[in-house]
Formats: sequence, structure tokens, C-alpha cells
Amino acid sequence: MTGNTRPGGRTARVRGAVLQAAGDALAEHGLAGLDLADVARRAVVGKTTVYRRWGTVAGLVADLLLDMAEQSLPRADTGSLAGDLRANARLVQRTLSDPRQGALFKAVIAAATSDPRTAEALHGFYRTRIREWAPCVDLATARGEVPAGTDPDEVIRAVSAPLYYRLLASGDPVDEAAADTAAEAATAAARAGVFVR
Amino acid sequence: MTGNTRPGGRTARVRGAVLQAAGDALAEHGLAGLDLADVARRAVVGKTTVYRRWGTVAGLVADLLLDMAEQSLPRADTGSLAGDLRANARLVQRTLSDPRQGALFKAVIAAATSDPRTAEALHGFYRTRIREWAPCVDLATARGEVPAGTDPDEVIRAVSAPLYYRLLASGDPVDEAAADTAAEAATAAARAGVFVR
DNA sequence: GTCATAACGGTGCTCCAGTTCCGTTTAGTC
DNA sequence: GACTAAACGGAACTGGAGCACCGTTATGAC
Repeated sequence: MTGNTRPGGRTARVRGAVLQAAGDALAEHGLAGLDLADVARRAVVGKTTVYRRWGTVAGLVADLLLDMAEQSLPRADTGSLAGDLRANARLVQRTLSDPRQGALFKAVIAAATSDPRTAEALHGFYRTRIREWAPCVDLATARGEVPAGTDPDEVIRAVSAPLYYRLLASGDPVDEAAADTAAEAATAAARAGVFVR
Repeated sequence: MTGNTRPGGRTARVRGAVLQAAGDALAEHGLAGLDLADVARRAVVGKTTVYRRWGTVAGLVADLLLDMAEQSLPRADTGSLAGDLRANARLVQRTLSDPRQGALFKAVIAAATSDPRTAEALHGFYRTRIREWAPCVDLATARGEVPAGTDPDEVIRAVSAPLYYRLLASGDPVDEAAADTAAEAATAAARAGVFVR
């Protein structure tokens, strides 16, 4: 976001403390209850600093998202598409149903609906995540598990989508059963050739 | 929400004008840019009235949602599960990709992430929608298109989920191709017995 | 047609999120 | 280890969202 000219000790420390505090605050009160002055207090940092470096709530959330994107979740390789997709589904499920992480994702997605810059950061985040997992579909294609020409990105999206729908829209529980169903549905659809470009 | 004791002409007119104005404002600026004073101005209604009857942004959005839920989208009956699900997917797709409606859904979902009462209203909205469409899965089961015991709600959710995921998370286009893919994927998974309880 | 009161609406006030100002600290350079 | 400027932090300021007060209008009951 900023701080490219002098990224040394203090600046990095401030950024870390503020992002940590922002994450805590979002997980507690949600996006609507986010107050930059409160974040500054939690981070033991001057209010002015937060306003100067991030300016708005949306800016802060976007930076938080960049920080989250850096912690990539490693892809599994179980030897079968069903196994790989199930591993992915459970990873997403654990993230979304974790009290802190789940609340954080809700808040970030909510912020992205209003602010284009946050939305761009969010889309980039998912592009990264999807790219990380797409190879397991390519492997499945090579093994002949799914038809040639199957769109890997579309398969990975199909695994996550039902879990996000539950989290954000329907309010149904995001549990392991939901994760397994999502993975199996994506596998069945991929085998049937639905995702062939 | 309120107005049960004297729901006559003026009260109803005010509610209508305010909800209309709130919808317009949300579609234009998103949730973050929603200002109750601005809504009052658009509705040509006293600012005091809006604060008294709805109190907060979340309260207003929740009421807006109740209003939206009353306009139910009729279920199709094409004679095949694939056809019915495609019709449902395209209906959802047209709603979400419509500039006004799409923005409205984004805003409402964003509001629900922070406010429990709005969340409850939102979940009720989707329960209604899903219940409206679930019978087409029961018909398919009766026709033998999908295994006995297939969970209707789960199938309907599976159709919408990828479209909402695109709208809110990945940012990929919510077009007709996406709708058809979603419907086909749900159909294939249902046929494979993934949604058997 | 009269009456009681639910609901509306204008005005003015309050409080705090967001900004400005300026002095202080510390990272990076030679 | 001395110097420059980037970044921080405290304090005082400000605009507007949200609230309180009170007079006005229209609804529903008789």
C-alpha cells in the first residue's frame, strides 16, 4: 500500500500491529463496527498514523487482504481428483468456519461490495488461490479421470462456491458434511464433462 | 417492522417512498455510501421520520429485504430437471447481473455480515426462495431422473451458489454461460447421487 | 362531523469520526 | 556518529450523522 521508501523496522512494526488490530476488530464487530480510532488504540499507535497511511476503512481492509494473500495454502496431492478436491473443500471449510477467519472473510467481502479497490484486491486474492489449486485438475485430466479440455479454474471455483453461499447468503452451517458434498458435486460434474471449455 | 397500529394511506405511502429511495441509493453508492438523510431527501420525507421508524441503516435494509421477499419468483416446469434448473439459474443470473438488483443484493448481503437481524431476514429470504423451487427436484425424483432420497434444497442451493460466488468473491462475470454451467453441474451431481441425504 | 392520537416534519443541538498542524522520533546514508 | 527526511504521535479543530424537542397533519373510531 505505502511505505516503499522506508520499509525499515518501525514502519513494518506499525503496519503489522495495525493489521493485526484491524483483523481483531473486524472479527469482533464486523465491518460496520470498524472505527479507525479504535484500531489505532488497539495497535498502540497514533490515530493520525492510521489515517495517514490507510485513509479509509476500505483502504485498510484492502491492505489486510494483501497481507492474507501472502499466506498461501499449499495444494494437496492425494492421487485422485476426488481426494484432492475434498482436501481443498475441507481447507476452505475450516477457514470459513473458524470464528476469527470466517468473520474476517465476511468483512472483507462486505467491504469489497462498496469499494472498487478492495474488490480488485479480493479478486486478485481468489485468482491466486485458484491458480494454486488448478494443477490438481490438470493431473486428473492427464490421468483420464475427467475429459480433456476440462477448465481447471471452473472446477476449483465449483468446490468453494457452495461454502461461500452458505456463509454469506443462506446461513446454513459451513461444516465438514457441506465441504464433502461440495467436493463430491464438483467431482461428479467434472467427470460428466460439464466444465469442458 | 412498524406501523401495525395505523397502516393507512400516509404511513404506507411513506414506507413505499423510503424503501424505493433506499433501494436507489444502495444501487448507486453501495452500502458504505448509504446516508439516511439522503434517503429522506430522495423520498421527500422528513429526516426525522426515517430515523424514528427505521433507526439504523441495518434496520432499513432488513425492512427492504422483507419487501423484496414478498415478490416471489414463480417456479418453472419444463418437464425435465435439467430444464427446470436451467430456468432457475437464468432467473438468478438475470437478477444478479441487473445493475440495480445486483447492486441491491450485494448491499443487502454486506449489511447482513454485520447485523444479526438483517442476517436473519436474509436467511428467511433464501429459505422462501429455495422452498419455492424445491418441488422441481421432487418431480425429478418421482420421474426417476435422480436417485430416491435426493435433498431438494441442496440441489437448488447448488444452482445458485456458483453465481453468488462470482458476484461476491471471484468477480468473474455472472453471464448466461455461467448460469448454464451451474445448472448442468447441479444436474450432473444430482444424477450421480451426491445430494442423497 | 368531531375527537383522540399515531405519525409526520422542521429546527437546533450534540458528539465524534476524520482532518490539520506541528513538534518528535527513527530509518537510511555517507 | 552526524545528517536528512520519512514516518510517527499528541492536541486542537471541524463537519455532518444522528438525536431531541415540539408543533402540525392525517388516520381511524364513534
